[in-house]
Amino acid sequence: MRTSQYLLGTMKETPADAEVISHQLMLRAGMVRKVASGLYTWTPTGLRVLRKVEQVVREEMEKAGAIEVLMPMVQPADLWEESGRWHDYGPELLRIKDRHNRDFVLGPTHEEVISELVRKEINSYKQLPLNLFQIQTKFRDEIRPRFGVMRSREFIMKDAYSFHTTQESLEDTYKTMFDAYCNIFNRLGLDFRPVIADTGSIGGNMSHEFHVLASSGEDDIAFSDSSDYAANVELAEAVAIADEPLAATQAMEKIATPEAKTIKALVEQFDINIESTVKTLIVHAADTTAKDTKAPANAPAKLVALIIRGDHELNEIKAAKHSAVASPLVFASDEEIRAAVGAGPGSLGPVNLTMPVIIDRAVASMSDFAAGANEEGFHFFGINWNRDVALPEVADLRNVRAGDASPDGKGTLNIARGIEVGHIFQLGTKYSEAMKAGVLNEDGKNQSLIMGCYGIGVSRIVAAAIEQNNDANGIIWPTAMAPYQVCILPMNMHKSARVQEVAEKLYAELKAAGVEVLFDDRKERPGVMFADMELIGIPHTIVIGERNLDEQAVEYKNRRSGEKETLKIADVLARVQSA
RNA sequence: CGGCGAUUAGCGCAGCUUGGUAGCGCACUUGGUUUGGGUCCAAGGGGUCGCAGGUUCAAAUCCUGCAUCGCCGACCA
Repeated sequence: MRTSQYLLGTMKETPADAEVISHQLMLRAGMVRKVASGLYTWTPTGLRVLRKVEQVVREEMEKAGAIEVLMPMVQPADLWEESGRWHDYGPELLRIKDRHNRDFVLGPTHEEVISELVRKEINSYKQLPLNLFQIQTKFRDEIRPRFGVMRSREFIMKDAYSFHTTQESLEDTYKTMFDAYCNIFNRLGLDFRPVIADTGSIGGNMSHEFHVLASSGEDDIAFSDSSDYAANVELAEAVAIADEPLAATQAMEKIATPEAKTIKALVEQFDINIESTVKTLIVHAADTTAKDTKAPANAPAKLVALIIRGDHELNEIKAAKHSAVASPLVFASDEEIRAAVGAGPGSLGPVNLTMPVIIDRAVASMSDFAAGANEEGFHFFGINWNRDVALPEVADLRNVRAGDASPDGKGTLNIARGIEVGHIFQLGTKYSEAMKAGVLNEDGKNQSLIMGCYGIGVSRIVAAAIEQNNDANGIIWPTAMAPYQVCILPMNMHKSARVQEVAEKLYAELKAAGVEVLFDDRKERPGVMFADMELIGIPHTIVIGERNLDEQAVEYKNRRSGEKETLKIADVLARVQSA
């Protein structure tokens, strides 16, 4: 491609609304343009990269035995009513009507459509297992699209769905997909980690997310420093710090703490360790247990107290999963707390608290600790379980932190930010039962299909790769993703017939050899050309100038290493192909 | 959905407090100059100042409403 006939669209300045580096560089390098919030046009350079990712994904999926299909983006509401998600999905599902006033949705995912296909096409266990995938545009009406194509409303996803009659078969395919995903991300040159993930509302017994490690990621990943254990922090188990509390050494005493409304203030004013304090958080109780509470009759909502150590953070997902706690988690308001306890947040604690209490594992092993007295402006110091207050129910309620013991017993945890680029899970029969997708098994009996589902955020990978591969001059593409492998930069071509001749010849030679080459034939100054090609991130640059032509040589420059070497013109093709 | 902020040329911004009919840098066009890392000089083109009302002799500027975009939070497969 000649730049003079191309839509380059590079920019020197960064648009003000681009926050993360990948978004800034994608705009500056002329890869995408925003059409509306969360909606982007892929311009030529960006589209080439997107196609590269798609192709790697497609090849590895096929290698792993999956077969490609293409399902519609617009889907009839009937199918969603059948699965129950027409009502369950919420406002992220964009619902539209056609001219006949019939309901449709813009597909955020395709379980319904694929189940519908398979229940018609598959009648016998002999046709299984089957793994179908597509690379398709999805639409999720995100509340807050951000970071460019990293979290957009319309995006490209590879989704695959496998169908089985036995759990063993599902597990086989799941393992195959796990390996295929590792191959894909390795081929794309990404630094990634598979992590144990939430099976969530979808159920099933196994799920992994694949995260590209990057500081701009939206998820926190906990991983062991000495084993393969890795999990989303939302899920990572916080193991008990000690089995038994130390023996009590202090008597419990009530202290006036009128100025200590926060843990921080308490710690500073009374010179105590934050590890010897606890936080008491009041949340709404689940309806099923509400009848048993002793909350005052006039309290509108039944409440539960959750207690964690002063320096720990509540994990809201873990808390909401507890059977006594309302899901989703709802924090009690100031008024609710005062009505129930008689004191406000900042003076709460386990002693004399008249509501169910659940304490974190770390809290269970504390002794001589401080907590609010449930009386405005007072705290108890030197509290000990059993002696001063009965030990409440213990649960895992907190977020793990760097330095915590790994739940698998090997090593300690580190925490890193990750961008979720893939997610695989074993669905089970949730959709096949709802959608009545079954086959006759070997015994001649009808059986619901067991499903697996495997997603990759194709467009998100482009952004994630840039997050990991950039410098002050722009993008540094991994070879597999580069829009062009080589660029030819002729110095002052319009003044030198020799330079032009060599450039044209080299361009033709590389093209003929199947190398993706961008020939910068603009009448631009060298600095402009260098800057643009580095911004776009093309791995290999060939500089042609009078300087080297007497020796029949040109200069080669590597984008990633920055290393330069002088090459004979005849050796350029081999050099580029060997890289 | 709540809080905060923004909206002036393709991009980045100033002007608004104190009302007088719009400017800077980059980009673009033309001429010259320069030519191995975003040259320099000169001359140009381009804006219903987000939209709709209101106040005023006069509104980018003051007031009201709306829209869009963004940030924080909440939410979320």
